[in-house]
Amino acid sequence: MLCNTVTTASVKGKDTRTHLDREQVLAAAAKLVKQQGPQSLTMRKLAAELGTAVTSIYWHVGNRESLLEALVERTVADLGEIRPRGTTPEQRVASVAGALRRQLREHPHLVAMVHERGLTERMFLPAQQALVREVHAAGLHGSRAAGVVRAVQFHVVGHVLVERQRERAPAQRPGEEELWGALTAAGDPALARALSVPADPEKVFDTSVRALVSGLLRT
Amino acid sequence: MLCNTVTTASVKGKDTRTHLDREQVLAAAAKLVKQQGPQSLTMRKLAAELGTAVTSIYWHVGNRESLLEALVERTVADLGEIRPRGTTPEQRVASVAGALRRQLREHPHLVAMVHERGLTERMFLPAQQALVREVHAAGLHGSRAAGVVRAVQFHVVGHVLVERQRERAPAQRPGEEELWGALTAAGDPALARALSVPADPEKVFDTSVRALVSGLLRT
DNA sequence: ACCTGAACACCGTTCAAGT
DNA sequence: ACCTGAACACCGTTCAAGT
Repeated sequence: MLCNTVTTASVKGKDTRTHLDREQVLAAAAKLVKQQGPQSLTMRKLAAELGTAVTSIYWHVGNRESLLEALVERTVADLGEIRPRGTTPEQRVASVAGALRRQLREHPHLVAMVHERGLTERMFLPAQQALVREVHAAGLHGSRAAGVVRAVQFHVVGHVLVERQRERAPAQRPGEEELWGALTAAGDPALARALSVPADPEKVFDTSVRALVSGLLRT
Repeated sequence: MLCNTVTTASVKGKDTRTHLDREQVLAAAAKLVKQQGPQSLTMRKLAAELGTAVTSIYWHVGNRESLLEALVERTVADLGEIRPRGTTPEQRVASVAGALRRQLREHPHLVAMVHERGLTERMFLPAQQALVREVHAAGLHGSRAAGVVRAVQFHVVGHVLVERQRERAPAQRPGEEELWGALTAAGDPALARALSVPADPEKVFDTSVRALVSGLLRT
């Protein structure tokens, strides 16, 4: 399958016309995927970017799918640690949620790619372990603690997926303004005003995580 | 763009070789998309299914994108109402969340398709209105009420997205069992056991919605 | 008004042939 | 060991030509 020959050409030469390198292929692919998502990665575009024939790429990475797989595995391995902050258990659990969200947002397409390739559990293990420590500190154990860990994980991942969709989505029609005219607001103009402006994901995340965690940790 | 000529050929004839119909195209496309998702819909497969030339489809629906758009708009328009159940505000809000989840789960690819085409606000309006009523009944108003509505909506949509990913994902490697051996469990074997078995999305949804709503509605 | 096949510009992938 | 172009089976889409 994969020849893992790491040659000595560590300098990613453009001028120095050295041999094509598995490393170079991965780097160029990572650049394309990080910006535009995996479906924007075509072997032909990648070859053009690298200045080689399309088929050379196949020699180094096998095929498109194993290229993406290598990319995903490397990214997951390079994810930083998660350090809880704050004093109360609520604060510390919420800070783990926030850190996880930030991690995922740095790699907008990673969650889906990881899932499709079956690496989800490995990816979330560090966050889960951090959560377990804090939930233990809050006095919860056993299956109840497990339930809390999973609820937080689902919530964060779900929120990030929604956020990402919002960012990629075009302008909504009809916009929220038209939909939430005074008519639909049931005599609450302040609410109508609030709902007629696009949601601020940051705020939604804060309020929902705070509410979720306090609801979960209450005995 | 779109000729909305609804002919009299309402019988979806296979034996009766009547003219091809915009309606037939939409129906066949809906079938393919509902099962396998939009990326499985190719014009050539669709033509084969309908027994016509590929290019005939273009006459009726313009192109692939407007076909998908028509599909999405129809599905959104056909979504049922949302009726809250229960007595306490917490129960009623949670029941709206549950109903919304059920709606979305019936159309596994709808959320993403709706988003890509800018119909999100319209799609969620009924659920939002139901939520507003219940949140009002719980004594919350103005921007705080709006925050609650949005937190619930984000949470449900996010959960459904995560659920859908889990279903489509292959077997995870390494599995949860290996990861959550006694080693990583920090002296809590019951928790390790709970986390080493795949998550039950139904349960996660229940506990997280309950916690979220109670956290949100507390004054 | 509706259908058709040929043609074009894209894909991923294989393979025999080069050095 | 590494690179190459030709070829294959797929895409969506356009268009001139049919009835």
